[in-house]
Amino acid sequence: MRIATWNVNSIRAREERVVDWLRRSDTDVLAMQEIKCKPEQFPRAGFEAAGYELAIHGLNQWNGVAIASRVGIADVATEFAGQPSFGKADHEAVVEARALGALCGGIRIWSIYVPNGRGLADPHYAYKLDFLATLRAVAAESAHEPTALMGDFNVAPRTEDIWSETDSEAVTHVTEEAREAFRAFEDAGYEELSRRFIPAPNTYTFWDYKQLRFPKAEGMRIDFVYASQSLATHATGATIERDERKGKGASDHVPVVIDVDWKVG
DNA sequence: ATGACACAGAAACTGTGA
Repeated sequence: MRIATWNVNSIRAREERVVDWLRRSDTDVLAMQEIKCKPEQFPRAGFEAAGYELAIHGLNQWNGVAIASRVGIADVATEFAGQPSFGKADHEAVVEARALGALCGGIRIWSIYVPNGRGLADPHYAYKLDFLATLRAVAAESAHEPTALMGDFNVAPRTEDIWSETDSEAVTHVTEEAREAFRAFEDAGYEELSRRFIPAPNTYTFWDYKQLRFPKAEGMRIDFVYASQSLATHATGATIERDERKGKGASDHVPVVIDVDWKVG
């Protein structure tokens, strides 16, 4: 089975590129983040014509997650247990559309969009750390099942995962506590699979639209696939689909793909 | 070996992203 994650930065702006890539890449399950729309606004037709079923969770123009699967999609959950809420005022706090779980071909798939953090003194940063810690705790409880937590973690775990650790726009992605919150999924029984197969430096998954960051190779590696051990033992390979960042109309992120020797069940 | 911010919604700008 081939599973993948992609922060698409608006599915309405990216439908053609995403569906075209799905067809070319022979992907069975795609976890998407930042769809930036409500379910009724999601461009379903292209996906369905390509043979995919959809699960969609979006509340407004921000965030939003979805899963496209051609190996079945069941037991859909639109948040994880204890998922933190966020709002400028306490009475405005809502559980945002940042997590979507489903059972696809016998694997528990989670499409995850971790909060950015914005700045170290911003409440959004505490929200980010809380989100990661709570997700880790929930993940620990399902570590005995074949589970994949795939998405935009908004953490550059190592020095070589970011072009400049002093980039002011990525300060919340490189702190010790953000990196520890990311690493802690290992303690919960998970392995980040893209690293096993693609350990090299300069293997980014995101490049800002601004200032020629892509052609200058100034990016970040922030999109990952954490697999429980019962799934991780079946992994056979991974790719970062760098070519999808090229040309007009690209998302600022590219797909991360994992191959698993797994019988659809 | 690539290309000089993009997106959504409200309103001709603001919020958000990283």
